Amino acid sequence: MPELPEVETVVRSIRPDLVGQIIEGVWLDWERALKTPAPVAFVARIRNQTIQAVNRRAKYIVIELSDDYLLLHLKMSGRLYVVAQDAQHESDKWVHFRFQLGNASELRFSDARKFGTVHLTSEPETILGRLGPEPLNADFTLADFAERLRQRRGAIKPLLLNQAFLAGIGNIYADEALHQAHIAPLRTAESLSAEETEALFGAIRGVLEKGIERQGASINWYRQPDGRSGSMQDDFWAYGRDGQNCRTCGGVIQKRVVGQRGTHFCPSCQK
DNA sequence: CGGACAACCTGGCGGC
DNA sequence: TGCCGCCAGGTTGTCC
Repeated sequence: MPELPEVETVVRSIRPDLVGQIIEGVWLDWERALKTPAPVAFVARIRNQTIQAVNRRAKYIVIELSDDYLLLHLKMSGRLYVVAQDAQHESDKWVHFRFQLGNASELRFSDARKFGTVHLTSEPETILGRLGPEPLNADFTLADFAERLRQRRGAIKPLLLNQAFLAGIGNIYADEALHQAHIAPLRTAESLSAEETEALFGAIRGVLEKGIERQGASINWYRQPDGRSGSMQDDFWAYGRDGQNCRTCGGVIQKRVVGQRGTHFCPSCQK
């Protein structure tokens, strides 16, 4: 589900409800999502810590506490939102974590497929340290991108999905960026010309920024914390459009498996 | 390093 | 309607 724009949307939405709040208690019913520490220690340790900041790194939601960092990953179907503690619980049967806050509200982590993860650690870099650069950061330049590409071989699409190469891109935005840059998903990294590299760099930023503007893409599970859908799905040019006419050249969008992922592209204008 | 595949889970959808 | 197989926005570990 959530890629960089969706996670960024979630973070921006819940931040004002969380910063400054004290975590008074935690309820959970899916221990396997908790990667560290063990449940008993987790509950004891997080209790009474104050939320200092809420940020995003790649697809992780990074909640800075008084003494630790709470890292949440939504994976395919995770949702995160803040509601009153007495708000209807039955309307969402996939809530697996509830963080009770000092003002009678609570942060809920809902996850139908149970792929999501939770870490509580004083050393977030042990988890975040292997991630590649943030594509939207101003200090990540075209030269940086070109240099990183130069060190790689293999198909470009799986490379864009590799979080150690670039952080935050997922299947939708990889397909959209490659389409906008007119690059076929099976092209190898080393085959990209300087012009293509620049086009891809700009396309990655363009689609991610558009995704944030549109508050994410709601296809299946993703919703904004307030329950509304994002609208990026109304601006897809490649993803999910197999069989339809290409909005760029009028050709027919194809779908194939590349790197074990469904991949949508236009054979006539992505070369 | 790169590619292929299995695992982790559940729900939604198309087909029969 | 009911059942079945397939697909899904992600990541990680294993094997070649």
